[in-house]
Amino acid sequence: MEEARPCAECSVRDHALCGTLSDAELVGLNRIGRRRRLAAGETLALAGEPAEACGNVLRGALKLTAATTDGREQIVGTLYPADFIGRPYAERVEFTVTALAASEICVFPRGPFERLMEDHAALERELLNHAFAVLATARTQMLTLARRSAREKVAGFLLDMASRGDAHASRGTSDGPISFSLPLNRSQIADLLGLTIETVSRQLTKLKAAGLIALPSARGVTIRDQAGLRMLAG
Amino acid sequence: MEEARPCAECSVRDHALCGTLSDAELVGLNRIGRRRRLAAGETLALAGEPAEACGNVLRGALKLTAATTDGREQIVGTLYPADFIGRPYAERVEFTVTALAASEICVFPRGPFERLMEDHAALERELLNHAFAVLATARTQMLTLARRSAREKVAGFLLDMASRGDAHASRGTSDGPISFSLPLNRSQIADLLGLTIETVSRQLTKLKAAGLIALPSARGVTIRDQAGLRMLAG
DNA sequence: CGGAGGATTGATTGTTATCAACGGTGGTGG
DNA sequence: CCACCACCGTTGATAACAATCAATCCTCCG
Repeated sequence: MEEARPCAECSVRDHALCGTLSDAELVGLNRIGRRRRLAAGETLALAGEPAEACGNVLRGALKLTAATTDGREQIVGTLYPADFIGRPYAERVEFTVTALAASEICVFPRGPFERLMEDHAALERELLNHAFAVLATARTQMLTLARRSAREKVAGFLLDMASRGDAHASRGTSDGPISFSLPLNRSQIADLLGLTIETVSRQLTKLKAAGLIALPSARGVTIRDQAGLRMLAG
Repeated sequence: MEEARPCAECSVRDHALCGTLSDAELVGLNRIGRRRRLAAGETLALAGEPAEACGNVLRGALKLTAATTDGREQIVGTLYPADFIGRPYAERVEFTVTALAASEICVFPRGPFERLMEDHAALERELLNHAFAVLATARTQMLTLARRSAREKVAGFLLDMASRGDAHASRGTSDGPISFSLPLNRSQIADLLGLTIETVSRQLTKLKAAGLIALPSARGVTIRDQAGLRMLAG
């Protein structure tokens, strides 16, 4: 087990839940938190297992998935740096957590974290707020999954990815081209949008043919016409 | 404004968030809470408006909806007795709230409720837990919306409705027939399941033809073969 | 008894899934 | 260093499912 470095040096210190705690209060977190690295594809927790920990994402990207008994799968949430993992006071893991890319997380054993939360109302408040924000995201995605066409889904997905911080706008004026690398492969995009691999691929090809995007490599995307894409996304 | 009756008499006293509070603590809630009746179809709050209140459902059923700019609509959440309405600390209403049936709610002005929550950690803990539970429900519904067929959706919906308390199992053994009245019309079922009215109607007709259910009236449903329905729901 | 809104049924279209084949690319081992 | 292999992505043909368009039907009201 890798020794936790002080939270003061933490890359997500100012964005994660712990950001509300004072340096003094962080001592408690420091004591119980441990860092852990995950390789792409590695599963952190399986739905239904006893829930032993929660934590924060430091680096990388993870997915939460739900599946039908006959194997159809759906990504029901994504986790990026500063996002919270797990559910305090829950005895069981609700959704399988898997790393989409090489990731690093800060893990807290559930019991100690719960006790810490009880002593620090601000932490609990932040978590409440975080939970409501994630709920709103999930509900917005429900609209997309149920009511938007494949074209709208893919166009909207690309815009979402573009607006993520790690997508560096190349000389980013408000409507200049934006380049970034997708943290998901086609299969994962399909799982996220409720489509098949083939449909995702076809939609991307159409957007490319229409000159709205370029696809320099499998994972690379350049948005050439942000406004046009926004039109298609609805 | 109708005067609040003591929480002690409240119909959801033992199930709602306030159930964790002692009688003494309830005095504070009593002071700020007011009851309000809503007619079926009446809208309590519109998405985007300033959020002035939160509350609890006492009686009836409500929906949370999201819509695309061109008018396609999706129910992203339902609220039944004891469910919490709104989001503390949020400045704006996130999703439009509308009564599905005649309903009664207990309304708390947001500010006073937030202050009350700060003084009662147990209340905040309950809300946190409630928020996570609702989030899990939303995510499970995402799987349904994105990956299940119309038949699976409708069969699953009927089973869900049957397992709601107000659905009185007629002499309910574990697999005897169950009768209940839907709180939703066909259009609302379609909005909930991400289908059209016609598709919902056709699936119900098929289930009836297969002898799995009976449809004694527009809103009435009898499940004749629970196990069979569960097979179709997957 | 008449009307209106909701529900059902039918015909057709359209979108996306499925089945299938091929192409490219990156990694590994010879 | 090159060749081969495996995986991922693309493209094509076809089929299936649900949406759409359209016409009643039913039921609950007034």
